[in-house]
Amino acid sequence: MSAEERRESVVRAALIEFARGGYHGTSTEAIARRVGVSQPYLFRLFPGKQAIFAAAAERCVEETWRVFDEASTGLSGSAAAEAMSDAYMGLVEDRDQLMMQMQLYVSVSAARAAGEEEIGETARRLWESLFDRVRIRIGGDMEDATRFFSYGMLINTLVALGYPPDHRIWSGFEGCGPPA
Amino acid sequence: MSAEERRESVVRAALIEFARGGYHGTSTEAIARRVGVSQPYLFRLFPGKQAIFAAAAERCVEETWRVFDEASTGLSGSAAAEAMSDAYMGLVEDRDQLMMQMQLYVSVSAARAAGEEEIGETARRLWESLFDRVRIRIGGDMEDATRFFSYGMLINTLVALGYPPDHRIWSGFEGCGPPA
DNA sequence: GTAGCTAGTGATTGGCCACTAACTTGAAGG
DNA sequence: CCTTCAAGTTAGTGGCCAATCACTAGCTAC
Repeated sequence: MSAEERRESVVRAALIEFARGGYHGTSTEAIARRVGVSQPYLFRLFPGKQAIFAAAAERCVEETWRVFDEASTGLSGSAAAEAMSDAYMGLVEDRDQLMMQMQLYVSVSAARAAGEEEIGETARRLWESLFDRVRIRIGGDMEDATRFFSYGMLINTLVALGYPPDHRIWSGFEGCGPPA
Repeated sequence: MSAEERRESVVRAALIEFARGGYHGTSTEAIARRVGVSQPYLFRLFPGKQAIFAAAAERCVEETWRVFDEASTGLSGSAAAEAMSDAYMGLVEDRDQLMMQMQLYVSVSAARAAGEEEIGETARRLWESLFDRVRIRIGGDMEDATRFFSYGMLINTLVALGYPPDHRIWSGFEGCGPPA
């Protein structure tokens, strides 16, 4: 397998492992095991653990946009918003995708506490690019986009907390696309 | 200083450190240093690191409710919602409070991945108790409460990402109590 | 066939970290 | 004065983990 293909599989494995364990809670050993490769080899494919995390984070955001884009091609305004809402609810089944988002957000604050502002800039760039693409798609209004993302963040939280889809806590979403 | 008073100061210090570094990114050494006490002594006050984290998480949620309660005593319905919204926006200045919430959410998923379901149950109990108290205060409607919390979770996210209060990304909140 | 390159491994290391054990200090009480 | 107990410390241990180093197997080109 070529190095480039290996890197690709590392990113996929890292997304899952980081999503579940967080940055500090995930060992490079665990990622390597999931890829099916020795742990030192990761450091030949990437300069360090942080670079693997960054690649997984970027992949995660790209993937989220891909889901939105696919669900709403040809649509716009509130129809696009509704389609993307439904698509996001579908992601609830794929916990890893949503949890990786959360891990990205909290890792920014950890990095800032450690004096590294760089990860924060990357994360904000990723966030704004996703935010603006969604905003344009649903009509360009800032308040609409804010409402859209706010429901998304609550969904992330409830998934993180491990609520099953039929729990009463989800019942308040009725007005904006219920879970599944 | 009595053991009980020490425990109290440990909880306060732990809330700050865990908020910034996350569970695995925070050493007991760092907490002890902030308290001004030797690291092994923490283990005489608490059975282990997890117990310290749990205490800090519980404190964080209690404190959040205290802020809501104080801001909305005597009010109800949308007036209470508005007052609590404004109060929550005030917490943006106090990043640690909001970040500790986020750390609690993601640590549930990390614990679940490690096979420990207990933290998750604690976290859901804390979440529901806060959710329901707020819901009652603003009139009891499930959809209203969901909307309220969804905006809160987006605020948490933007704070985690490190956006300053005057950034354009906040401008979509105009309709529901702007930042500061 | 051999020189060189690419994919990959095994062994190791230095540092950190949660947690333990044993000791010290100081104040209250009889 | 001596005991007791609670608060707190110093020293140490075992385990994990990111990163490095030296090495090997197989392929291609000349």
